[in-house]
Amino acid sequence: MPTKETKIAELSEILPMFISVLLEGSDIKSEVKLNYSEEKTLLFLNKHEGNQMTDYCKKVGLTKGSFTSVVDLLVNKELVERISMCNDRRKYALVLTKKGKGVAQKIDTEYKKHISQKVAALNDESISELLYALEIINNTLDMLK
Amino acid sequence: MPTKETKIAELSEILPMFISVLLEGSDIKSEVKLNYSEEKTLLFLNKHEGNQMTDYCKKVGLTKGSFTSVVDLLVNKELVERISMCNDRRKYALVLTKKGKGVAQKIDTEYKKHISQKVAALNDESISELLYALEIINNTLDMLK
DNA sequence: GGTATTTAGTTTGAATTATAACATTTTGTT
DNA sequence: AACAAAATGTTATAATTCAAACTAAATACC
Repeated sequence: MPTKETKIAELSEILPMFISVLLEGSDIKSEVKLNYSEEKTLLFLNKHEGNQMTDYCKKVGLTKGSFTSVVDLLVNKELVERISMCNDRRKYALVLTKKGKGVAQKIDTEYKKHISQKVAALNDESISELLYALEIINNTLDMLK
Repeated sequence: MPTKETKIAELSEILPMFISVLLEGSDIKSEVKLNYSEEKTLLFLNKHEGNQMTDYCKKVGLTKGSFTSVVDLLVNKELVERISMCNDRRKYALVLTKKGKGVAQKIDTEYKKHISQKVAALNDESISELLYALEIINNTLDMLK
């Protein structure tokens, strides 16, 4: 008889597959070519800019070394700027350029449209349940970190 | 007023972070050094072996080209074997070697122990809710794919 | 039966990411 | 103040993954 914890372990193995099923077929085309990490970074920046690199790095799910490369790419494409932050000269805040804001908003719109289309395959009750499930996971995340 | 679909889109963005919080600090040490994809492949094989490569490939969440490399690594470490399958000479079934079974079971045990320790930070009610949420997502996945 | 189309898996080269060492700055301790 | 320890971000190198072209085999269609 498996414990709840064991069941959680087994079920959480399928989360990556759930993510890829949600995302598959998504073909967001913007004026500049972006990879998945660049898109995610812009999505998070679009929600709230001005945080330090480490924050976005965790959200995007990359190590800090890798995230430096992603930010370099975005800076070279003139979508993002590193600006110095508060009094701490080690820290950089990330902000969107004007061009970056436009691209970020477009990605945000397209991303939501894509997910909506995916989710449209479900009936109303399943959609409500899925939303509820994601809210629980979101709350759990806050408790765990 | 955002729709349910829009909220689902926003909340699903944090799933990768949830996964990395769940996994962080996990240091599964076995007799052979394995990367994350190799471990996941062994976990799935430990649950059910003998399927064709494409099946595991989807579960692990890699493109088929990348998955070929992962299987090569596991075969070189003598943990997995490709055996020909049914009458279709294009298909290969993956099975664990004796050594592979041992390693897979050890990883499975350690993985579940790790998740249990993580989840132990939550109270009983939150654990039940998390389990419920993951069951919903699992069911949703079946409906979506 | 023959030809096109699809499917399963591999290969190759490029893109992405991780790991570990590093420089710089801040914080803590005495 | 001085020195150790921790935090922020970068660099360099290696490992991992992707994308697209490819081989071989099965299926569909005429």
